[in-house]
Amino acid sequence: MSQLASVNPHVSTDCVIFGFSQETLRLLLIRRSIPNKITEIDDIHYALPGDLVRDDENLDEAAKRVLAELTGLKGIYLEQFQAFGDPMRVAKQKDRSWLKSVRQDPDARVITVAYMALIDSGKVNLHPGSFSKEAVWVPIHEIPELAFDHNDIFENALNQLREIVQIRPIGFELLPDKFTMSQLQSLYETILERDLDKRNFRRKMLNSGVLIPLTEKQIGVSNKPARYYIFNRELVESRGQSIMNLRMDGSFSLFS
Amino acid sequence: MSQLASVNPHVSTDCVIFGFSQETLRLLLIRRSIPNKITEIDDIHYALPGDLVRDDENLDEAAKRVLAELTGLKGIYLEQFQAFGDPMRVAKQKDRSWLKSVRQDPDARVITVAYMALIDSGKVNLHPGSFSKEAVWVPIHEIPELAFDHNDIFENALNQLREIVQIRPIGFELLPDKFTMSQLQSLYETILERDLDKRNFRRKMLNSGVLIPLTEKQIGVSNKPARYYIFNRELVESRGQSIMNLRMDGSFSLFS
DNA sequence: TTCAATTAGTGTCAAATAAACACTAACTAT
DNA sequence: ATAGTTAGTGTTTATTTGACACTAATTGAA
Repeated sequence: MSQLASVNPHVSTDCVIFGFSQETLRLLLIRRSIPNKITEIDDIHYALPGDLVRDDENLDEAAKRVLAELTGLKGIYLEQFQAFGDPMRVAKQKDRSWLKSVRQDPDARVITVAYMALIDSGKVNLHPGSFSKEAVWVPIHEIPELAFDHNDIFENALNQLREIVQIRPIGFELLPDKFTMSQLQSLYETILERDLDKRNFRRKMLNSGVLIPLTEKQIGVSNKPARYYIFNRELVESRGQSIMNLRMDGSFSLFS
Repeated sequence: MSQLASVNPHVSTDCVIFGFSQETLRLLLIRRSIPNKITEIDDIHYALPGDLVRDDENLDEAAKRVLAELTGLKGIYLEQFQAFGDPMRVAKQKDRSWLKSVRQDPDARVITVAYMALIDSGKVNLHPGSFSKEAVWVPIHEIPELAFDHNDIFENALNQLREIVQIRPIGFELLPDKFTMSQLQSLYETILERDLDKRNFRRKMLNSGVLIPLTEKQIGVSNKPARYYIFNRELVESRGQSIMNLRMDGSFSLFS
């Protein structure tokens, strides 16, 4: 029973993995060097991490596997957000030659199920370069041309992220376990690309109940040390994936 | 070039088609009679409408095709909402025997991309029974056991619908072009399964700007005739798929 | 040891929105 | 004429939002 026999050549998952460091939202991309016989200079090729789905795993498991292989981490925030299946999505010449080098069935039409992952980039230890293939964090405003329709997938993920951070309490997933209110605000400002009022932000976050304040404070900073908070995961999970929202009590209502 | 050669045996779309009639939210299901050699009574088999994706169409097109073949309608509201790919999703015995009778490759693992459609059920003219296969509107609280993982898909769609009607102005898609405020309210009450305050509902809808009042009123009703409204599609589309929301001016904001 | 620099942390007021609530208007059928 | 039915309308109160500026705590440099 070969490994290759157990994958579905028509379905893949790709992961749009967001991280946050140095006040910048970043994407974890795969960078490949591909020998080019004509120029004799390697082509550099960026892509979203992804893989074909195996016959014995479901879509979520496939995405988790991709994520775990790349980062060594489990249990990180992962959400399916869209399937992409344009017939021409694997038709670019550059992509085709790469496919021929790695796929048993390089001409197969491949539908991909895209996932969004949010990750504390400080937790990631990038296995540096299993030769010709390495993972790099790239600021979202410096994303190069990617393989296949991955630029399109990324744009969709980013839009989705901007909507859902306003609806569900997921910003935390991008921060360390302990974080300060200012870090959280800075994260939101980065994602939404606009300034937020400090006092209103704090009030809203605290009243929403999703933050648990610690007594611990920053040490060694050359200014007033900030209090640390942790994310109230139980509360949020007990609400289901209910809408974190606009109402101070965490409820949501369009109508009375 | 055969028809069969041009489908992807590993990817399908299924459509969760919602309609609204007689104050009830309904689903459009396929009902098949399958001869049972043992009992000699046909097995009845319900399923979401769906089909394999063809090699020359993208996922949206496949879903539109399924919808058009079933209802004769084009341009109806359709939204991809989730891909389902559990390895065991096509493994039930009952489903397998059906697959064997219609699929070239009945053992293929099939991932399905599920779509949600919202439709004015009054516009649908169900092509009555191309023998052994017919479409029926079933109230959402009377959904029988469905094929494959279709019950699961339906539940997901219903939850999704309940969330998005509160965020985006899509209720209209389930009503005739012209509708009264009471019809609209009744629709929302049905979807959300709770009563809404009439005056607050009207105020909110009118202030949101998504309704255009007509001078035309009901005729022939034995009570005060209600004014008709139409949906301001241009306004909503010009806002992008922006969040219809909580704010009277149609804007949305979690933070100041 | 003082002070300059830096970031943390706090409260109030006005404007907007939400929620609760009951009666009159217009039509048909009897 | 009237009974029955659904449409349509405003006000008041409570809650939430948004705008806004100063003091507190720490480090590092003078």
